[in-house]
Amino acid sequence: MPEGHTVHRTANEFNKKFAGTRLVITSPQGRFSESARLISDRELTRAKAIGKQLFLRFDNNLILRIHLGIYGKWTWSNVNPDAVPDPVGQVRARFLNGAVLADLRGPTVCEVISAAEAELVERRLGPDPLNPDPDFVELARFVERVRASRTSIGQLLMNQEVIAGIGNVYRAEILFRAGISPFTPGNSLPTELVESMWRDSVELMKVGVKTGVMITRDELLTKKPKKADRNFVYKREGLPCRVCGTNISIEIMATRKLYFCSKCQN
DNA sequence: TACTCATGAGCAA
DNA sequence: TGCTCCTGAGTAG
Repeated sequence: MPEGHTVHRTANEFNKKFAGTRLVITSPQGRFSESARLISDRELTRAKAIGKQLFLRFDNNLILRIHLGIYGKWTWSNVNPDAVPDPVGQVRARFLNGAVLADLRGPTVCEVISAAEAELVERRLGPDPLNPDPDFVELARFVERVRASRTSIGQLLMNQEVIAGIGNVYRAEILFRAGISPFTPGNSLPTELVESMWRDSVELMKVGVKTGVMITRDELLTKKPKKADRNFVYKREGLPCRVCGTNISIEIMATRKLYFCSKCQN
């Protein structure tokens, strides 16, 4: 479930289980074999997430950049080091350290790059609600970018240069919670409203990191809701709005499905 | 078994 | 805007 919260969870897992150790990295599928040799048996110094991108830094100063795209998925398991199970399906990259095994399937990006190249990628990314922001610098960057654009807020929230880590689910839910129509141009939104959207995304994504699922209904935050109950509008087209009862709308915005309540969000 | 869909994004035109 | 890439789950028949 690759929106930003998933990637931060993965970075935490890597730091907890693998950082400071040497990993055996292979590519059972073969497509990553050559690059894997550059970092296999090197010490992983640190894992870092920015938005939907994961950066794994090794002690030879090379960085493995991973982006899951829509399909990418991690599988973690504990194994017997003397009898490591065969990979199931298309495993692009496999990370093994003693008894801990992580398999990566279907990423859009899985490449070894230099520190300078990683820096370039990082510089392109917008502020990430999940990165610490004690001085509100990130918040200010977000507000500035939204308020400088005539593009609809629905599209801006999907732009990783505007805000890094938001995907189609959080986009729909953040706009619903803010009562904002997705079609509103960024530059016509009051500053306070943009600020509160940022703060809301910080809170929602923290829940995502903690629980591993995207729960956006406050009354369910401490529970373990079923998938169908977790959200206000995402994938609920044609069903009554949980607040006003109006049927939830769906439209295609820049090739992606957009869910919203035409009455609550205007 | 075949087809559709998905939480993403780069690129050409 | 449309095409392309990546993989697997769910569903129709």
